Amino acid sequence: MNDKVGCDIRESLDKVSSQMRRDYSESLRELNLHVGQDKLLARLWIGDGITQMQLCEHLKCEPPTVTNMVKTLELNGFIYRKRDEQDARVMRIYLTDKGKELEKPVDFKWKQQQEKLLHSILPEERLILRELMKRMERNLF
Amino acid sequence: MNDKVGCDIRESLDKVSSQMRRDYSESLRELNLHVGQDKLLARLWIGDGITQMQLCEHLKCEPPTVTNMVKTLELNGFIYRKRDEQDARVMRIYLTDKGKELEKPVDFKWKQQQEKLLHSILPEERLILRELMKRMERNLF
DNA sequence: ATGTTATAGTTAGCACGCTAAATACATGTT
DNA sequence: AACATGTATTTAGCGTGCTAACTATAACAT
Repeated sequence: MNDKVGCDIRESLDKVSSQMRRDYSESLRELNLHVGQDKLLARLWIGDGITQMQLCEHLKCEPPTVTNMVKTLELNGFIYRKRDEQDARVMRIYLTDKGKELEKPVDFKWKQQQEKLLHSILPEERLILRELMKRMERNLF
Repeated sequence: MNDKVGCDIRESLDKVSSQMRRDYSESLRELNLHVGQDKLLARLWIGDGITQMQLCEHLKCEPPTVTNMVKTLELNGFIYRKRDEQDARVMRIYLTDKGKELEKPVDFKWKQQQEKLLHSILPEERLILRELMKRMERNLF
């Protein structure tokens, strides 16, 4: 019986998360962004000039993924790359003005998503939910 | 402040779900399956001979996605396709023996995942969590 | 100085999942 | 019978994300 409960949660998690992704993807299309690119930019909005390895670590993805994302984002004029002067192996990633401009609109879309997700969840419940999510997160990493 | 809480949950959801996906993907590799293919097969284990449109609806994805997945699964010998005799437009999808054999191993992997996800969540908490997840799910569809 | 090992990033190739546009067949209308 | 509309699937092309294998540079050891 507990097993059944577990099963439902795993499945729910998948459904909710993939539906959120679909929704968000559609929402970002107006900004000419693909889902995932916003997270890379979000890291740069905190501070740019970081290396691709740092992006990998932050995005929890593999180097080839970052290579490709960075290539596309550069092609679309959101970022540019510069070789590090000390270490010729590393590439440092910087925001263009076009990339900087997206911060507010993306933040708005993200907040819209939050609201949609938690629409039917009361404040007290949100606290519990956050606790449980955080615990699951810690469990996995 | 509520806003901050919402933000955390949305972000946690993403992290947990993508880490689960990564884990599961690795786990399925031993069975020569990619993540996503298991869900298509799972629908066929309930009953095969269904159409691609029915698969679309069940998997909540678009027709081209199903076309490609079905193509790969057929190439790898897990399923086969047969044109419907009444309606020459529709393709009906059937399991091969190789496809049928995967039911138990995949079920096992899935249960492993559940356990990993809910490891630190107590039974009472699981009930609450399920309730909240279900409510979010209903919210989105 | 030379050879080994480690690190940063790229390339090739694959699967998922999408949109836009095409094809093929079915059904309804005139 | 001919035409329009609708439905099921496919093709082309793109982005995310992966693994395996490669290149280029750096750092360390003999």
